[in-house]
Amino acid sequence: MKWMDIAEVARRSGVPASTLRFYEEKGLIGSVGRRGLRRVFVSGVLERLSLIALGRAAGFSLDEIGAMFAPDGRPQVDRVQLLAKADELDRSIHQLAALRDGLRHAAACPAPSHMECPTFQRMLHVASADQARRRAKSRSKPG
Amino acid sequence: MKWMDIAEVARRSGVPASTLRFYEEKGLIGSVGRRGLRRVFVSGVLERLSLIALGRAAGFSLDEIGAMFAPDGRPQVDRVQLLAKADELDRSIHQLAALRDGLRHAAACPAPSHMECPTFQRMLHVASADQARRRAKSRSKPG
DNA sequence: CTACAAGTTCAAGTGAACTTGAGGTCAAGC
DNA sequence: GCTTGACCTCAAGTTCACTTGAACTTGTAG
Repeated sequence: MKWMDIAEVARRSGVPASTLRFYEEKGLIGSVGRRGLRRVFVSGVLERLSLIALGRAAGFSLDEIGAMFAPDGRPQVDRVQLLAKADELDRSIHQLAALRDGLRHAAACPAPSHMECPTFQRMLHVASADQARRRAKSRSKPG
Repeated sequence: MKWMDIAEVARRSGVPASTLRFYEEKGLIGSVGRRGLRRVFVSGVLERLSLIALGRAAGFSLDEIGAMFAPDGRPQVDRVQLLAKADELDRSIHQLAALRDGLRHAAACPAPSHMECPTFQRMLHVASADQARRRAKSRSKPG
């Protein structure tokens, strides 16, 4: 096992020390103890941080991420939930691909209005449908 | 042209009226005038909202989105910037695809530790690299 | 004409995700 | 043994993207 202080974790992960403390407080990462006052981390925390980064990039909240790998360490949600997240992600990916294509189209297309282009219209349709879905979800979830 | 009041825009777009006013204040959408005090929107605003939704889903801030389609209406940034955004998006898509695969893998794999799986490790690597890139960018940008 | 639902403004509040600042502790180097 | 600097805690501050509340106006129905 390799021991690291917070500065080394920060350096190797690219995550500021303040954020590391914040994540620890939230229970997202853990130190294996203290050396005096100072937190001692093991290399596993780097993977954990990568996982967190991944989840964040995917649009999950820290709480959601925390729920994914429960207190004992490894990914915890049941298969059904995991697959549901994957499907959700899949939809996001399609959208983002649509946006990417839309941007490339916008860059390439000399037409005065992108709104006339079927590709562009389709892209918009996908996005708003998804937005509606997300809003509906976030409203029903808290209750 | 079809005229809509704020409630209809809200209903058809799924975006709350409060958010529509907020977006208008930010200059992201515009009403074509007033009927008494009341804002009057045209159907084009729905497309605009879709575009905003799309940008948000892609992880752009409202300011960035605003910058994409300047005051005059249509997407405005120069081709280079547009293509840069598309490339950025492309990287996000790859990451998300990695996460999606990772989640599916986690759901399917009965191993006690996902960390041992090369697929999973690779996914993590991609995510943290991207995170580092994003952090570096957001620090250099404001200055 | 009155009531009222649906709109309006403007200021303040909210929640998420951090960051910053003040003041304190401790191991190491001079 | 004292200074230095990296670390600590805890509270408060910041940014983003909205939402909420209070007080006000207006078009329409009775």
